Amino acid sequence: MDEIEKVLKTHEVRPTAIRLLMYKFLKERNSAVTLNDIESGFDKSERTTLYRTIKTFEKNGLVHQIDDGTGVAKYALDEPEVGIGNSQDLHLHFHCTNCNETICLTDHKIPHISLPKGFVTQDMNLVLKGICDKCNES
Amino acid sequence: MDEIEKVLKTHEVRPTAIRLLMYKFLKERNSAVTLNDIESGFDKSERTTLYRTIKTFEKNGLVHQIDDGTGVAKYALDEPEVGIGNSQDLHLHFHCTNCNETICLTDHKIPHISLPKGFVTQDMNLVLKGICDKCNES
DNA sequence: AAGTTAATGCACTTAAGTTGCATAAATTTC
DNA sequence: GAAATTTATGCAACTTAAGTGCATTAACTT
Repeated sequence: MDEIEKVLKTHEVRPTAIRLLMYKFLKERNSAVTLNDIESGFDKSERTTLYRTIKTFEKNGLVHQIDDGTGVAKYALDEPEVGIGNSQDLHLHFHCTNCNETICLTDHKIPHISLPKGFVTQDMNLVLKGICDKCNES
Repeated sequence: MDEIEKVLKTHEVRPTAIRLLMYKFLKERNSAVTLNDIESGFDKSERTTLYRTIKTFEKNGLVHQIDDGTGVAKYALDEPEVGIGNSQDLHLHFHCTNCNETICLTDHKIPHISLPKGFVTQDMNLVLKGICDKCNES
């Protein structure tokens, strides 16, 4: 059985043709993609289907949504989980204002923040904005 | 001359009736507001005008836009500036997933993050999500 | 007060996200 | 393996927020 097929099944996502293709598509990218990016990558298939597919991926822990401040949702593959939990969400993202790409900095965790009494944190989103390495060298 | 009128003039915003009202409206709130919130707060005046007004405020350094991940832009008054610079942007925000309010934690600055070579940071956005103090006590 | 510049109101457009429903495909049950 | 059931897909349509063009009105300048 295909490697990707296994990954999907592990996450209880039935491996249909489109899902396999989308997973491969996401895997080939090293930056986060919008629904439009995905749509452009597939001649076939329909916006709604792609939308629901990515949402299924998200719900089942295959991708995470990134909100980089551009106003458009982006998605990137989760790292293969070591354990259970949402440590996935706690890495930070870098958004390049030049090329508009957003990447996961998976080994940069968000530092702990102590809040005033009464506040309970469940999730965090940290986006750094600036110029990425590629845009700086060219 | 009115206090608010002075503030607007200092930021080169002509103090029209609507602008004075909107500034007062923002000042009375201690959480960030959406354009819809503003619209509901004013019987009169038109969506577009309110939109352009808040954008003018933003451009002239009276408010800052907050992207809390709900997909709707929110705005909050800037703190009175101590000096020049964008230290304004570097505080963090707390979004309560229960009451949907977003507040500025102005005295909580975003800690410094060291990035890989080639990356230059110009701006940051950190949003913590969870339950706020009000929702926790009730 | 006349002229100029900026703000406002109205209509319309765009873009992303989202839902309903019929059809098609895949899985389960017999 | 065929029928029944569940799930996925495709199409159309809707919702919401954001944004633009342009004529009118208000504010400021001289």
